[in-house]
Amino acid sequence: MQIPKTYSPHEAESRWYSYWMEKGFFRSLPDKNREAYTIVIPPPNVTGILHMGHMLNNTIQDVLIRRARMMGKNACWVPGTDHASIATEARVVAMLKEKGIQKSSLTREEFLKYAWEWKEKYGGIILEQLKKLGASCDWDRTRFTMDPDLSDAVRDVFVDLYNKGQIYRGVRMVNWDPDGHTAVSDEEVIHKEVQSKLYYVKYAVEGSAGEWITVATTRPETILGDTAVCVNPADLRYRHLDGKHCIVPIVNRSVPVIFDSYVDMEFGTGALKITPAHDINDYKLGIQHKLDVIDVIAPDGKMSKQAGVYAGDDRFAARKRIVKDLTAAGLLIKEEDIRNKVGYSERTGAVIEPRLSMQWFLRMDKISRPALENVLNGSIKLIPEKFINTYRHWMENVHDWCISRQLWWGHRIPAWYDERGAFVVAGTEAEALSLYNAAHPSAPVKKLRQDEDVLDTWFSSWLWPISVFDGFRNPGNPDIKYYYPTSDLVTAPEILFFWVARMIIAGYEYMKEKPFSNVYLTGIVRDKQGRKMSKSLGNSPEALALIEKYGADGVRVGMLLSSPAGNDLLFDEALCEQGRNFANKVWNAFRLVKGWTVDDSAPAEETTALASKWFDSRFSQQLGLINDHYAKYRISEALMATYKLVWDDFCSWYLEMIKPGFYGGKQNPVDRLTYDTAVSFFEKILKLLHPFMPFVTEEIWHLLGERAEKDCLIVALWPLSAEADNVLLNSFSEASEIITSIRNFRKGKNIPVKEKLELYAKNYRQNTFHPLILRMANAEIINDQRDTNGNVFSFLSGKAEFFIPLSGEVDYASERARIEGELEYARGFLSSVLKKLSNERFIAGAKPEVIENERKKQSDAEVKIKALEVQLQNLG
RNA sequence: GGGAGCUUAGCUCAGUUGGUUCAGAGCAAUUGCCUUACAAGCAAUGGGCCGGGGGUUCGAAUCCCUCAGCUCCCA
Repeated sequence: MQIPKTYSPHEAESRWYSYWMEKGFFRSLPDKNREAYTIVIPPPNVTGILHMGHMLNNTIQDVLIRRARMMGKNACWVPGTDHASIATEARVVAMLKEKGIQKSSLTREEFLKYAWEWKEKYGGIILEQLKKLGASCDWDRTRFTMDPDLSDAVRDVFVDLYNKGQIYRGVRMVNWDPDGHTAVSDEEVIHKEVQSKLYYVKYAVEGSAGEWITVATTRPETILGDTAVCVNPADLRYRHLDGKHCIVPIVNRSVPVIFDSYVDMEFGTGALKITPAHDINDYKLGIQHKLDVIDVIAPDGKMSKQAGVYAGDDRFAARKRIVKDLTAAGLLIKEEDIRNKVGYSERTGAVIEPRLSMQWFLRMDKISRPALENVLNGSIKLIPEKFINTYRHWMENVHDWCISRQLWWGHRIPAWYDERGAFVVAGTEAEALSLYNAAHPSAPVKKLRQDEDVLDTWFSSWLWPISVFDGFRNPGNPDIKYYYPTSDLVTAPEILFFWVARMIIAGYEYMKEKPFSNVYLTGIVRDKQGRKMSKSLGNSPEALALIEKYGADGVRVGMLLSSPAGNDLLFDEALCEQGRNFANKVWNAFRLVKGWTVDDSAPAEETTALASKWFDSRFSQQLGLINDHYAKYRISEALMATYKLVWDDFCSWYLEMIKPGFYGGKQNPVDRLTYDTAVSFFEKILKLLHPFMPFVTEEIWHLLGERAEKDCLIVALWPLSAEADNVLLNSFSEASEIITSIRNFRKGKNIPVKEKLELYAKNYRQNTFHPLILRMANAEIINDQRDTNGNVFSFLSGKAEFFIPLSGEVDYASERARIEGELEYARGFLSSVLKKLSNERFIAGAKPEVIENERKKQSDAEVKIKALEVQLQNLG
């Protein structure tokens, strides 16, 4: 059989993915005899496509789930998607617009029909893309946040929380997204620092002709809604204005001058215009000082009727126009450049307009308490721990959650109104009617109107770990009992509050139990310059194109190579290339082993037996390390340790040591024991590699030997830990040091590898791996106590000194320089050790083993110095 | 304005309880090699005042203070 020199992933990937699916290896059902290991996927936006963040996030989940499966656990990874109200509705609106259809011309039902069509058409794409990445989700459990059962859960939870008095309705200042035409929560506002202008505007003081008070503002268009001017009571400049009024420019409205210590005397002129309808702080002052509220900006971001002649202007156009008018009226004193923070909508990118409106809120103070406590007491672990501080800070200052959205796509709020606006909250219209009529026996009605708004998408995804197992409609069912609480959650820190905190809240509220034990927070994938990847920057590689180019295994390794938990990943395609090269390396190791012929009658060689003994111990040692990395969720370190074990130890050392030589132009056969041992080691390293590189490893697993139908690597058992022989491992590192020194010598002297070297050794206690040294260095070692002189190259390893007679010209100068350099270092080292040892306070203060260690360092250094001095003398 | 974190080799990062298993890894670089598994490779080599300054200690990348720069979160 001709095995290709390079591994080509495409065919193997689709073949093995469907084989795994066919055999049901991803499927999980409750099984009392096995421990459950469960992950619920952070549901991606149903209309989204796979991006780098998803790849990182889902690769980590797949690594965890595959390893858990190999550890013999009942691994269950629940996939699904999220309906993403604002984003999806915006896209449907845009799609309709292209067809020449205005959303406003459609009824709710007509619009939703289009939206569902859109969802059916594009909704499955991202999940299909996850399959390309190798994600071993239990696809039979795929859920969508708007599935009927999940929707029922959302509705029931709303009704329940309302009945418990946790949900209320009220007029509040909300973050209004004028493009999305909806309120958004505090968490959905991104504050960015931008270059703005600060305008200084004169307001006439009423009743004292010629007197002005100057206010500074970044938002002159809101002047039209001003209902006061506020100064600090401690500000002497304005104290005489107590009880006075001033005239708002343009609208010529008389408003009071009020005093409040909220005003920063240093900022601008120390006089602040107050617009309670359009600024959260002004709103609060307005309540305290009982100010009028004049709303001059409409929901679409255009000036409202109250804005008079500016009505209908876009708010930013109105700003320009007002500045022009103020200038014309001689009321604008100056413009100043400043940097200030402006809020943008996370979903549409529009500048957020603080706006008063009637919304639904969830009280957060009480309900969030267990969620805070159980993270602080370690019942739920955040990885890395640094996020606990952030989490605590947020939870301790949590605001009520605005849960209503002025959209159609989503879960419609189960509140029902009569014609005058009185309402009841109930799961169905029938229940609502009976509730209403019971409450209003004197005036029963037959029809109620349901709230037009839908709930925040997070109000459904916060129930995800419970609702995917049908824990609301069907509490105590076998799935929820078996899989809840889930094990690990893998997500981005950006949604720690949006989602993670709220899932924890919902978990304690409805299950009296945490939703998951560990939260692994990944970093954000950035480009090489550290910029966040985004469509607008065009700096994000196309995920599927990467898989096409480097193979899924290569990309997975590339994503993980440099992504410690919580640290941002500066993505570079070179990492995927490294991953691809690694897959190819493993492939070629397979080619080597597969190419051997086995001779059952051949005796085992001493060298190969030694090599196996070493690798066995090395493997145990490294397996311990790798298991420890996993236990600490140090995934990229687990990968790196595996990478080095495979590449350096298995390929570069072990396989090179047992590789049969050539004889008469033909490769020698290997003996049965060596071959079988090599194959069993190979199987073990494939197991360690599998979570990272599922495809190439499964492929090799099957090519390495005949396998039964269900004997697949994906369900093979993780190797058992074993004790490593440290004495043996130390001997080997000595041996490898000697080999390296000899190779180095060869290189310096241009002696070909094929030419056998004779070298002499003094004080060399034969190393356990002596025969391997001879083989790997292609050398003969002769014990020789004679004093070396003149034409030798020599090096030290431990206490042993090796020297090689030189036939040609010796570069005495460079040899001398090398030895002198070493000597200098060793003497410096010795003197620092002696300094410590002669320090009485060190002897008194340090632990005995530390002192002992220093003594050993001293004697080692002394031996080394002496040997170097002799070498130097011998050079003449 | 409030809070959190970061700064170690050219790049990306490890570095637990202060002490040669403390200055490490991978990549990149340099130098030889197309050596019958692999040039997507092999063998070797060179890179660091551990951001600056001060302190505690017998001893500091590690603990404390301070300054500088960067990042994130919240308002």
